[in-house]
Amino acid sequence: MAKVLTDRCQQILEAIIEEYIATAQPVGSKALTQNQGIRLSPASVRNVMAELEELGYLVSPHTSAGRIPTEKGYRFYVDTLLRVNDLDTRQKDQIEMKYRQQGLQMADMLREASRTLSSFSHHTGLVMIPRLKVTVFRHIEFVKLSSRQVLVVFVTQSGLVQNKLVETDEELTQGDLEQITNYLNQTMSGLSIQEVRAKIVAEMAQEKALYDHLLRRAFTLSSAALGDEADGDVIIDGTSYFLEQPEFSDLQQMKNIVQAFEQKSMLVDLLDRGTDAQGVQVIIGSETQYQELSGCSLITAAYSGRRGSLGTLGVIGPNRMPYSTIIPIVDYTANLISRLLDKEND
Amino acid sequence: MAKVLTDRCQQILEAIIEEYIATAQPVGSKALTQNQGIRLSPASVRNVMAELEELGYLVSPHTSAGRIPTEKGYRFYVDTLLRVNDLDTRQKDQIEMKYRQQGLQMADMLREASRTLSSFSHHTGLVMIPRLKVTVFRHIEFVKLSSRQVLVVFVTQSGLVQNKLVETDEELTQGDLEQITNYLNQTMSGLSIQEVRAKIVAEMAQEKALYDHLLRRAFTLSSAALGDEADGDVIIDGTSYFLEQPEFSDLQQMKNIVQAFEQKSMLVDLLDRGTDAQGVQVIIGSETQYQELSGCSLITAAYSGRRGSLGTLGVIGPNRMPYSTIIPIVDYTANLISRLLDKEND
DNA sequence: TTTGGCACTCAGGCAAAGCGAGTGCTAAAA
DNA sequence: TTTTAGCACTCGCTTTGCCTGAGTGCCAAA
Repeated sequence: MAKVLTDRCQQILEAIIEEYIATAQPVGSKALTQNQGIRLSPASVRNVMAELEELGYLVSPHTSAGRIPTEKGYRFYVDTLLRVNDLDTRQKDQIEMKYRQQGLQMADMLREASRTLSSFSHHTGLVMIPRLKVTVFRHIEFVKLSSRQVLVVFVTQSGLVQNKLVETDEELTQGDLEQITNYLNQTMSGLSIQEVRAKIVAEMAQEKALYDHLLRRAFTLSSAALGDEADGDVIIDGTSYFLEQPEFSDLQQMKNIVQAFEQKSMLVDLLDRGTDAQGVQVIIGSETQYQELSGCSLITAAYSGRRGSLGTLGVIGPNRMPYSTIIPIVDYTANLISRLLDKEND
Repeated sequence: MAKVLTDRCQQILEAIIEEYIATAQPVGSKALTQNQGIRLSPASVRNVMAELEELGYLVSPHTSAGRIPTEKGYRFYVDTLLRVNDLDTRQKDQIEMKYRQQGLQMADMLREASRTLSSFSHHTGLVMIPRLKVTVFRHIEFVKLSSRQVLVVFVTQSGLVQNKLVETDEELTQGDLEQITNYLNQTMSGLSIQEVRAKIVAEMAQEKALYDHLLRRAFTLSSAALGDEADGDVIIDGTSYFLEQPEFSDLQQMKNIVQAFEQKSMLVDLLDRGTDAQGVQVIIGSETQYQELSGCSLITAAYSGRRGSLGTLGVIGPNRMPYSTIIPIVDYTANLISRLLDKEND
């Protein structure tokens, strides 16, 4: 098990995977010696390939075809063989250009990120909206719309605006609302939502009797607004790139994938996994643990604001993705978004 | 050209179209006399079919296959042959149930509508968000986030909330903002956005000198917020139903459609066309005038609030859609949404 | 006007054949 | 000991040809 691959094995494995990524065709010994820079005879390559198959890095779909990488093969490639180049300045500029227009709100920025990830990678771009619970309270505002309807507008430190209509069972005056607004903005500012929630619960439990009617209202209203979080949304762009992939010409599988995209919950889960990680993460095939996404891989990276990790973005495509070019794109985009978010909030 | 089809022709055309809608297979003369209730011999049917082909209502993909309807055929079917049944009460209840949970904001309701349309029709559901310019001003609120940043929250009569971050080139106090808020809410309430815009332009031009500094700010801020409208959005649900349609097994066309969906502009245009129409509209195939959507048809209906038409919703699918069952679903949903929107805004 | 009959057409399915890319193994060369 | 050339073999893909059957158009009889 702990068998170490010789240099030559690694070199050939790398060549096979890169050839397969480029062509989507099973790779034979001859193709390798011609196209890739392997200075061995086909026969020698065959020996090595047989060994790699034995070890589980390759499979052949049938006897008289070349080899294709297994998930184990991709994993090894990503973990130890892959060298990622930095983006050159031109590409960086091109990406950065997309965010140049001013007045972008956070939501616009994330949408743009998804679009950019997709168009630069030629695969499907994913951006997870920050979860409410990791965001930081910045401002809350109550707007009275009608006698019983209050609109709660809530702004996070990172600039995300969320609003929710709350029905009250008792009429509140505009003055009441202002008082509530002021109180909450003073006490809660700068706390994370988790802390805010904890504080609300604590204060309501602890000093029940002391608090006046109004304050209780304040807490009820705000917890209604912060509670039900239209949370865990994912912005998807470039689904149509999937349709170009020869490995998904099977309509049934294609349908599974599109349905998974519409449902989003799987993607949320997968992106969630990368939230607290440093740098770029790669999830390959069955590592997703979703039957529906078999054959799909993700390249993800977390983006963060001043106060730590906010969410995750990335690219999803077939296992056979050009990791070496997409990883730096994802990496750079995550950093760029983090940087822009920081700048926004002075 | 003004040739009127005999009753028998019409009857057979109807039978053919319904058979084709059900089976997706070219319909032959024999199938008709067996499955559908045609009391003629296959030979007679053949004569009629030949005539219908002559007139352009049918084509045969090749000599030894049955006939399939042309767009002209579908158009005739929809215009004159189709009898739509009302939904029975059970179905109505099932649909209505989806909106039962309270506290739904307008945006949630429209999302639910798209989902419901899709799942009840087994095709792709579309809902156009109301265009800003047809909505009615209800409330505007300015929230100071930092020294130069103001969040503008704008609520339409129908309950749609829109927010925009505006950078000011000059600091405004919270007091200033309150004054502005009050002024705008008093003067603009109940006007359509078009009227609001007009009013702003008029007042700024007319009484330039008279207005104080603050008021000018008010107009600048609000027109910034109302101007750039994140407008013309469409909520799409159930794209994956497209993948089930045998007529789109051609991957290239499938890709065109998915791309069109991602881009949305075509759908916006198509839905826009139905905004001012009464009742259900049907757009068949090339009537969309989009190459990319060839073979696709739409069934749409406008929904409206108290002040008239707001937007359009509908279903998109292959030409071969079960119009008789989907039309009432679209119709009922549009009416239901209109009713719910009215109720919301007391 | 309708219907039964008949010859004709043509797509789709199936089997056989040939092709060719690729393999594993063996024995010779380095 | 490692590498390479050679060779027999495998097997999916494509082509070819054939057959079947659904469907047609037309004609003549009812």
